Amino acid sequence: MDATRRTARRSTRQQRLVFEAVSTTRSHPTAEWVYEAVRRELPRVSLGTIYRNLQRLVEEGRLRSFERAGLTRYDADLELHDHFSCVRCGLLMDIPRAPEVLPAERRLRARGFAVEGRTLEFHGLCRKCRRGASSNG
Amino acid sequence: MDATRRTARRSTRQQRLVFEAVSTTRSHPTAEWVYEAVRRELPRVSLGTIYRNLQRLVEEGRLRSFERAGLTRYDADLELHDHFSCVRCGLLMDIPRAPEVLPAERRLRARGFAVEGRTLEFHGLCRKCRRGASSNG
DNA sequence: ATCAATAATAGGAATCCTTACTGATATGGA
DNA sequence: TCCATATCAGTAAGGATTCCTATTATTGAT
Repeated sequence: MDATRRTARRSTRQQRLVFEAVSTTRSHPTAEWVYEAVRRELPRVSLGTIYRNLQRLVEEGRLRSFERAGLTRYDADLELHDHFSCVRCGLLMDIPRAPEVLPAERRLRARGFAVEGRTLEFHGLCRKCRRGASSNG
Repeated sequence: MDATRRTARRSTRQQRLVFEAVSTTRSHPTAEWVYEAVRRELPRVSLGTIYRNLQRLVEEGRLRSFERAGLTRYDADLELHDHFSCVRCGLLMDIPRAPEVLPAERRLRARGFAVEGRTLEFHGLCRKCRRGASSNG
């Protein structure tokens, strides 16, 4: 349509929509969720394309992925952060990461391991569920 | 066969062998691994039985489970510990957990969350892979 | 704009892990 | 022994993800 763009390097509409879907939510979406989102713009998109592009975006470092309850979830927030998950309602919340070095990491380094990163997730009851917890058991 | 045991509470040979398989290794085994191990003693055991008993043992609190690379892994070490995983060779190592309270946990509590536990995993290069890393890229 | 080369796509089949189902078997108590 | 109940082996079914192939889109050069 627009022949003036000479430098466009192999970025398809599908790829752009996949990235946009993940990066405009904070819900740590699954592939299925992304599929539904992209489908609203591009009804003929296939699930395989969603998976392939999610994979590629992770490899390129533009997304991160992690597993949870048997599903792979994706996250466009590359700022380092930890998680809190509520065991009752399933809320999965980001926690900004302070620049502290954990004692366990110091110990690993002292033993000769090259620590490159970490994943840290707390679980328990969120504020809302905590209020209902004492009365409902 | 042996009517003298009156108090045996519904513990089958299969269940015992499943627990034994997990509790005598440090390898965080998968269901498949446990299946192979139990099969050496009980060749006719079925994979469904392995899954069912692993699930039950987790519910009873005798085992823990977690996901990794699309597989569920089991662990009989109920002592709290964190993990280190080597991104090169796949080593998954336990790290004993010191009784420190992490700053992030303190912050969560201060905000009204009831923190019940955590999972913490570091990743990087183990000692062995680190030595090979500089020369092999 | 047209052409050839290359890469990505849609659609669906295949795969892998896990769970669910079913008839058979073992266990514990009366 | 006889009954009630739970677990089992075997297998079918399920769900998430990957793989395959013909088709379509994109790129660079003419």
